[in-house]
Formats: sequence, structure tokens, C-alpha cells
Amino acid sequence: MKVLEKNGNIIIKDVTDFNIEQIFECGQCFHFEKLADMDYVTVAYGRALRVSQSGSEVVLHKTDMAEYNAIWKKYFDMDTDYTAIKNRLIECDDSIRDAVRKAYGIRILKQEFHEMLLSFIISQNKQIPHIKQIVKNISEKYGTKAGNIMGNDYYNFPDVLKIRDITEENYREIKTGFRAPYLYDAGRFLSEGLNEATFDGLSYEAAKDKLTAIKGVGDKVANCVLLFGLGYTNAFPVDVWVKRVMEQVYFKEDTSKDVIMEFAKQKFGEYGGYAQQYLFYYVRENAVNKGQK
DNA sequence: CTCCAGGTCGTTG
DNA sequence: CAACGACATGGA
Repeated sequence: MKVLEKNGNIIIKDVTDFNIEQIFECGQCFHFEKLADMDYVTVAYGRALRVSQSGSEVVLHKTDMAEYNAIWKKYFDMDTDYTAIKNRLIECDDSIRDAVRKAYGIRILKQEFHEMLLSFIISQNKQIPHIKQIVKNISEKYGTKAGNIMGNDYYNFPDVLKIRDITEENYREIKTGFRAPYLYDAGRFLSEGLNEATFDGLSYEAAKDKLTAIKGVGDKVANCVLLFGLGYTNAFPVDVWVKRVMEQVYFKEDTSKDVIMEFAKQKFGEYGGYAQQYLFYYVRENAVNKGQK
């Protein structure tokens, strides 16, 4: 892999284990927009970034090496050896091997903690397109402008200072429904200092307990925040899709989320988060192809 | 009209 | 502890 700056863009040549369609469509991120095939805009860390890919060449539009090193390198998890992770998972069994093969280019994005917390509270009992819409609405209403790409303005998710001023009623106005009090409660935790540093040195269990203390944050949402916003790669969120694929592949019968989580812990260990993402993308793709939605 | 969505909470057995 | 309905909203 080679990273170089050219004509005001960052070009990443000879990438492996990297597919932007899989990265953005695997359910980990709600703050992006598809412009065309293999051509996306994502909003994170105060910027809007257009990313396109052609084969093993990725283009990060209108950015430079300083910003790449400061933001995008970590955001796209470029320092992690996905080939090694996949080899390790493939050893587990044939089912996970098929999922890894299908979703070969997934990377776990390192997203902002406060945005993950509120976004995944919003996500409960909602479909992904609608979650994206609400994240967009809250950003347009309360966030600052992140940039203009191809004639369209993009807005940052509100920062913690701004979140402090958002009321429960404000959350209702953007159609978050029964999640409004949950979002407000989470906002208060953030305002009172809960941030990434709070989790420094905390075990997975301790970190999860801290998150589930927030009303509206259960096991699933907490695991998503741990995985996508805090770097706990052993977190294994079990949602309806993962439950479905795990039952289909391993249990052959209705199985509780607790049993599934324990099974994943034993089987995938510290790589649980990666395994979960491969499985999630895999089962959803199969469902789409079978016309099940 | 009915059913369900990357769930969680509070209440019942 | 397991099971179950409620919870807002929008789309199929």
C-alpha cells in the first residue's frame, strides 16, 4: 500500500482488504451518502470527505497528507492488518469463511464517541435508511457546516457543547419519538463529562456497565458504541440480523441473545467485532438477493 | 389495514 | 430470570 498526495487529493494505491461499498453499507455508519457506485461522501471529525475507489486505488478527494495522518488514517483503520484478522477468523469454520469472503473489504471505522452514542440510541427499532435520515436532520439543525461536495452542503453531527442545549422537546421535533428522553439523558451524561477518555483502561465489562447506566442503552446499543466508537474490537452486538444469521448457521433453532453472545465470545474472542461485521453484511446481502429486503 | 424495523424499559409470571 | 406489551414513526 502506498499513500501519496496528488492534485489536491490523497491517493491510496495497492490497497487490500478495503472496499468502500462494504465499509459504508455494513451498518456501522449512518452519516454518509452514496454518490454513485464506489463513490461516497462521509462526514466525521468536522469534515465532509468524498471517497471513491477503483480496484485497488482509493481516492480521498480534496484533502492532504496532514489531514490524512491526523484523521482519515485512523478513521479507516489503516494501521490494522485485516489479512491477519481474516486468516484467523477463517480458521474458525466454513460459515464464517463464506462471510469473510463475501465481505472481504470491510473495515471497522473509528467514529466519534458522542455521535455513536446518540446515533445508536436512535437506531433502536428503526430501519437503517430512517436512522440515516434522522442523523442527517439532527446534523443539519444543530451541527455546523462540514463542507460542500458536488454542490451539496454537509453538516457535522452536533458537538458536545451544542448537545448540551438540545432539549427533549427538540429531540421530539426531529421525529425520534419515544427515544427523545433517552437521547436527552445521554446528552446529559455527555455534557457532564462522559467522553472517550472516561473509558481509558476500562475492561470491556466495566465499559459496558458504564454505558448501560444510560437509560435507553441496552446490551446491543452499548456493544455498538464500544465497537464503533471506542475501539473494543471484542464487542459483539447482537441485533435481529446477527441473531438470525447465528441461528441459521450455528444453532439451527431459536436462541437467546445471551447464549449467542457467550458463544461468540468463546468462538471469536478478541475478534468478535470483526466477525460480527462480516456476518452482518453477509446475511443482509443474502437477504437482499433473495428479495427478502 | 397490518406488520415490522441494527431495542429497551417496566411489569408480570 | 424469561416472557411480553408499550413505545413513535415511517415504509412495505
